[in-house]
Amino acid sequence: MREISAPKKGKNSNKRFMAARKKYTISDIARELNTTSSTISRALQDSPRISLKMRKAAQELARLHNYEPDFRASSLRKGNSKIIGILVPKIDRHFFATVLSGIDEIAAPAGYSVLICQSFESFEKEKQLVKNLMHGRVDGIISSISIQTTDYSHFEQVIAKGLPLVFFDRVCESLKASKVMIDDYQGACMAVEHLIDNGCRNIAHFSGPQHINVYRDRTRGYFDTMKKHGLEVNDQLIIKDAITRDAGCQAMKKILKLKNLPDAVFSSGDYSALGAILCARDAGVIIPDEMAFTGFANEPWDSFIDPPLTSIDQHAFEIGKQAATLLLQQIESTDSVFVPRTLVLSPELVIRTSSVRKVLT
Amino acid sequence: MREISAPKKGKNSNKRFMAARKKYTISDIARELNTTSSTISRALQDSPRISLKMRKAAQELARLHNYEPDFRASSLRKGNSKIIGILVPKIDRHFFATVLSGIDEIAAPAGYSVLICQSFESFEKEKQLVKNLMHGRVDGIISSISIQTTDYSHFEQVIAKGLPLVFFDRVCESLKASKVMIDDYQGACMAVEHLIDNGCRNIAHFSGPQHINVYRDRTRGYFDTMKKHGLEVNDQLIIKDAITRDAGCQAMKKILKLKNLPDAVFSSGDYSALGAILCARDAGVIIPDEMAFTGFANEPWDSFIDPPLTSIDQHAFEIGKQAATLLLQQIESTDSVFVPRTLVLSPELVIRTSSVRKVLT
DNA sequence: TTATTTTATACAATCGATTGTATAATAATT
DNA sequence: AATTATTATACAATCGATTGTATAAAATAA
Repeated sequence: MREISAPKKGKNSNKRFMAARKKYTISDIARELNTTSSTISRALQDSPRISLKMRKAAQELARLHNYEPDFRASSLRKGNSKIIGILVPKIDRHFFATVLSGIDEIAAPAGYSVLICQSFESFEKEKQLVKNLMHGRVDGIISSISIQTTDYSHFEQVIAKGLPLVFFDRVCESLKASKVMIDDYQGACMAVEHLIDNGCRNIAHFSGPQHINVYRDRTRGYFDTMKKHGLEVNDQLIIKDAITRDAGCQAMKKILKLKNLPDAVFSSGDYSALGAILCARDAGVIIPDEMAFTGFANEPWDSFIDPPLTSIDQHAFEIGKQAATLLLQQIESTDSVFVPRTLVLSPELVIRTSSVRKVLT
Repeated sequence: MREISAPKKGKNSNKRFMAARKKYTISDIARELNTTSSTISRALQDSPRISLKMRKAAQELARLHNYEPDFRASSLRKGNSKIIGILVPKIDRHFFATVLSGIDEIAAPAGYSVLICQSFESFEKEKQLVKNLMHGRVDGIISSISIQTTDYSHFEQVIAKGLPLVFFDRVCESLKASKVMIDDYQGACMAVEHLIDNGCRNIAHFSGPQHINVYRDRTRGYFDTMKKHGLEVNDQLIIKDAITRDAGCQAMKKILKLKNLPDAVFSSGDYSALGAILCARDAGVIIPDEMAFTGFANEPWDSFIDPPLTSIDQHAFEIGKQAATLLLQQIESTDSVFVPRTLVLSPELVIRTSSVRKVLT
């Protein structure tokens, strides 16, 4: 790393004088117009209680000085912040980033900004962040819980304080909060069904931590679909906690040592599917004919890896939009009671080469 | 999409009573202890001006009631918000998401939260968001400008207000603000140099809008390196505004119609490189032997596409850390003058199959 | 015991905008 | 002209925490 020293055009030309500048406030406008701040406040809101002349004058002056009301002051008085807090495990995962875009799509036009916090999958950090979001900082919270989280008391406090809360994807099922998710069970069924349609019978399954609803549901979908088709499940082919690329690779290595190789892998994540594919390919396995693969998440790179990976799309953008909509409804509702809602979106099977076989019937 | 109706356990069991609950404030504690809010405020800050007995009592009561100071009130009084505003084109791009993680890495432990805004590459939206961030909402801004932005008056206002501002990646060179970027020129030189090392002589170049510093610098690096090696540049092989996958594909289609095909493509983005690769591969071009490719950005999928794509890593995480560090320094500085700094990180060439040829010398 | 210092707390102003109520100045009504 | 209604603005309280100054009480010194 290097530092560019700014070119010296003249004396102090690159220095900037810091804001000794005092804030220009509503009372400054009032002073200039020989009136009081209350009048100006109303004038700027175009209140009919103020004469047209005064309104024009105040607005003109405000424009001239580039005046905007101070957020802290007005939100203290009005009791809201026009900020939504978002708490997710990690922002650089495509799924979460996309959900966020969906949230923004609804929140921004409604005049809400978005405060984003990352738990980095840490329970402690999540707890601390929730606490931090609580006291007047945000008008509501949208969250997907960290993978470590099994105790939900911090979220219970949010609810107890009456702060609107919406969960998405990784939700806490026992809490009385709105939730938006996709039907992970159905997604898993679709994937496995598809593999079976393509002639696979001995299907391996990679999943994630079973205390997280999404992984549990996907695994359940796998078992149920296998059962439905009368297919036997080989315990050695069920690998839990394989959701990273590396874990997928390790899992495949283990599997390749078995005498009875599976003819397909249904993975609860695209990264582990990828790891497994690369590992299998290296070992000379022909994909999809000897072994078919389906992932879960429909990562953007699924379509251009070799072979392109069949996956389940989670409609992340839509999840974000729905979550934001529910939250804003709750924030802006004047009802004294609130009935939490649970929305379940249908996932979509995106079929690509990794799973399409010439069926040998 | 469907909605799950909550199971009815009993009367109103799924309803939640909204916060009629009044806020528990510092004065409530004061009342309970027969003292005033100023005493409690000091007690909670462990001020030596308050007796130990009172401090203990106040802290105990605060803990009991789960009291935390109201953010709006304390930030109004203290004149800060402990929030950093981030303004980026789009959060679901891996580069930006990673920079953000880097920022968070520095900001969070320093007690700052992060307010994220997306301009969606729109100048109007960017202007509006900057305005929105200005009046007491944040203590400083970190931004990468939108692709449409050529007028910087909104940022000038930020500087004029004395609000700390740091640019990264896509910076505005003329403004007196700190900047953090990678050496795009050097990155381009490295990529082209590498292609030449691999025997390429007739190198095409895809780039982006030339009013953006990063694309301009990459293109300059390309031209200079070609010149340095005495290689001729064919105007038909220079495609500006090709930074999406689709544009890359279109550009490649055009190129494939030429009589004199290039033996390499240096693209200023990985997505356009990908589009070009897929298109070329479809047309039967052998990569890298007939045509080598290098991209720019080192997207996470670079390593697992076919063939793996050589690219330039931008050290996004480090950029974020540096930008946050500069910003926090500026926020917390008590100096009356501020000298903007410009940090330039070295990019890194990540060599993969797409560009490594058996050199035919 | 009185004067002086120390200690602990109360009082009051402040941050900047908002909003209910009061009042002065007009205008309309009888 | 006197009374009422209307209009425009001023006054003051408020949101909740922070912080400088004043004051009462206790402790020390004279």
